[in-house]
Amino acid sequence: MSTDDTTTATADQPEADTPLPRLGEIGLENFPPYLMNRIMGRYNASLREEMAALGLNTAKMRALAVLSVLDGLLIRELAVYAVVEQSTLSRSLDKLEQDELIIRRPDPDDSRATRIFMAPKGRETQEKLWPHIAEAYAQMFTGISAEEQRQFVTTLQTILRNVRVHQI
Amino acid sequence: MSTDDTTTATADQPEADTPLPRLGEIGLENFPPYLMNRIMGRYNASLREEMAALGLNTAKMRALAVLSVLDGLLIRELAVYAVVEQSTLSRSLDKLEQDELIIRRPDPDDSRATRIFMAPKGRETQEKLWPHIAEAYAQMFTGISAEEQRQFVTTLQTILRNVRVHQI
DNA sequence: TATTGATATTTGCAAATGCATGTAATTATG
DNA sequence: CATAATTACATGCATTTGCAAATATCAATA
Repeated sequence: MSTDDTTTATADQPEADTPLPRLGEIGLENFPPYLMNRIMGRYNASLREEMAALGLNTAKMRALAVLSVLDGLLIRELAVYAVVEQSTLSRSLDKLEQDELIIRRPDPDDSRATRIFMAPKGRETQEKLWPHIAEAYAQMFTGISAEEQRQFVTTLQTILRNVRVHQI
Repeated sequence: MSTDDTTTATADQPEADTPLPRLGEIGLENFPPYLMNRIMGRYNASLREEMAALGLNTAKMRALAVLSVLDGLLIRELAVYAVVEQSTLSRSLDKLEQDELIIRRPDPDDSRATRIFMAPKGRETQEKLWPHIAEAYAQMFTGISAEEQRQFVTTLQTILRNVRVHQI
């Protein structure tokens, strides 16, 4: 729910004088969620082959990418950062553990919890994949100035704060 | 592959004097693909309940949303716009057709092809869902000026052109 | 025009997913 | 301190997904 009902009509009670514009009026190409879905679809597709070559899928790749930055996270934290359902992540971690890419280690302070650590092979795998991720990223921003990129990231950060439900 | 190798190092041959920065150096919170994945994960999650109430999932919702703008698309075109695998879409359309939300109609000029049209119940369903989509969209941009939104959409459009492999 | 290759869509099947639930441990409350 | 509620993670099970292959049609070419 928006907390600022003075600027936008609510879903329950649209303003009578300014009816909710339809998607056709906005246009798909001007609708940010559509654009972001299309972009991320292509981004993920462009990495699929490289992931497959390393025995990874999107969930496993994201887990490794996050762990390369934040090692030793709880599984529930990793699920938030990697944007993967916890049950799905649990099974992805099974496979990553079998392949010795990560290590599950019981949390010393909470014996319900498990912390996930990158294993050497996981770090190697992430390092093999990273150039392809960086390439896909560079491809996205071809011809976009550093200043425009900075502003774009700033807006993304604001949006994430707006939609976030987890503290992390 | 980027076609502009003068501005970015390639994956195969990184420049010796400027090694590829790692994700940890960039920081997750400054990495646009990460931010976009997190944002779209939340956006989709926020709509899941409303979709379920209407018997929809993400694929079916996206198909209806696109059709509300572009009726009569070929299935392969709809798959691109909706960012859904064609085989997945084919089965989603089976269900939407069973529920009489859409109509499959053979293309008059190409008897391999099928065009998808919104049925009255599909339009109703889309109209019931749209306020929730608009609400999720408004939530995203709370506190972001119209000018910043415009610039953001412009950048998204450029990125989509950069990553797009389909002509549509 | 017969044949080869491309295109549009569907479908078989194995793997992945997500919801609901189970187990174990922690925290909160009377 | 006993008990209820919550939290962390794993798992059962039905559904969904995606790759590859099948089917049907169209387009190009010898």
